Amino acid sequence: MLAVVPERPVEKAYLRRLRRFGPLLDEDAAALEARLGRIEAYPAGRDLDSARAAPMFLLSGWACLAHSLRDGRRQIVAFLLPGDGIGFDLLTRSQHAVQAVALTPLRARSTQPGFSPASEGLSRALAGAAAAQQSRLIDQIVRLGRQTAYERMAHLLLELHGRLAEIGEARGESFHLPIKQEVLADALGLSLVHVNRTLQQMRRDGLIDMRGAQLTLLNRAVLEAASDQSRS
Amino acid sequence: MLAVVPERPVEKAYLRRLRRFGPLLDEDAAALEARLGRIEAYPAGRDLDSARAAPMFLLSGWACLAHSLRDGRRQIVAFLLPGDGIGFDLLTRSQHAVQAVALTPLRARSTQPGFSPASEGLSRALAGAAAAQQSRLIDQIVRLGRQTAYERMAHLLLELHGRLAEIGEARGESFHLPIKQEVLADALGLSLVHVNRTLQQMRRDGLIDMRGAQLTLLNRAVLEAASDQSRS
DNA sequence: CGGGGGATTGACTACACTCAAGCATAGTGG
DNA sequence: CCACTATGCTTGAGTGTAGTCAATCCCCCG
Repeated sequence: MLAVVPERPVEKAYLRRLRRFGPLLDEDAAALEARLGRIEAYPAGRDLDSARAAPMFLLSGWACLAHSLRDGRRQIVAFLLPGDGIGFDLLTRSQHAVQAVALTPLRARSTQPGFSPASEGLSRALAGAAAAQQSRLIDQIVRLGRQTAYERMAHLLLELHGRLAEIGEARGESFHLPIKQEVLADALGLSLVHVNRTLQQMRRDGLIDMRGAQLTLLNRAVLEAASDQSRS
Repeated sequence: MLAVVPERPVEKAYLRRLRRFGPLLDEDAAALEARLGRIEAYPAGRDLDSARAAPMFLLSGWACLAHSLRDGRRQIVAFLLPGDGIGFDLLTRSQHAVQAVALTPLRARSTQPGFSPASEGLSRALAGAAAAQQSRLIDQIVRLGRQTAYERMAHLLLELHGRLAEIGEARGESFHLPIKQEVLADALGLSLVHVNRTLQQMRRDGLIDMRGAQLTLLNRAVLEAASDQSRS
């Protein structure tokens, strides 16, 4: 599970993300770096329970928070993308309610035991990230409660594109969507078959293009209109 | 909007609630009291935006956090019951995403300007309350995403009963449900008509009894089985 | 007694689910 | 190099849960 991969520039995504929520002095960043441990690799499907002991940052790959019902139905509560923290806030730490699972092979960097935010700036940034997470939870509730399959899909694709763009993982309107349609179904509260049909409809409508795992938003205006919820 | 109502014992519900999340010394409680302002009354339907300026505790009556779509569809994100705080945590503070609305006439007690948790104990208790709130958000996502109307209803009724019991507003398995079926519909992501039919089915199945706004859980075992999500 | 808000019912529709089969692509082993 | 698999995507057919529209009932209250 331990990998000795050198940290590439793109892997500072967590700094990039944190800076969106408040100024981080270079010394704050350095102090954070000093409190981070080694880089660990997880295979797709692996539980990230270890994040509960020591909070970690996702460096590459996708994960999710999911809740499973007894009969096997599964609901994905949130997606976790590179740069996101896991286990820093209440949501991602709450053991019982939800489990964190790797959706793709991923690498993460955990904090050293006994971590706590070193500086004012850092703790404000972490709080900001938690707030953003919360806001996405509300989006998720609205999607599931009051939107059609088509609207949910449009809304989620816009969210994912926006988040990936923030960390430099989008090229224009395109991004890599490394998850099965089954995962989209579990996130959107739909069946696999209906997700497939919804995506096809969006392609026919000229809203998106899919080549393999590469997804392109072809008509942002219409997507936003379809997703309804006024996104900032 | 200002009311000069004497504070009755039941209205210390917020202390009762906070104590569930961590020990509050008598002096902590006293310090909190000292930082609370006057009691305000709101009519049903009124926005609680004022809570955003100064956090407040709900003394009596029900409120909710709701998000409205452009075309009028509305999704209730969370219920706020007596004893709950509003505006203390990220969720209930986040202006844009969601608005807090009184569902019944209610009374609330706001903190004085510049409030911040005075003691270690109080701030731990407030954090605990925020965590509980988060956990309910996840429940809500699972309900909306992966449960049937019947299951959603069972699960929500159990949640409401549990929360009301905590603050002494349940009598055995009975509690007062002061909201229209339309509100239940907006919370459960269902239509008003379907909520009505679901409730009737539950009555026919002998799971609940409704006399006016008084609701009784007649068969907790079956309700819990139906709600599936293993509740603690 | 009339009005009004909320609850209830019926008839019809439709969005999304299930079951089941077929297709495409990438690996794997002979 | 080519069957053979496996996995994920696609499609069809039929079903069902939940939605919509519209009328009616019920009860409280003025």
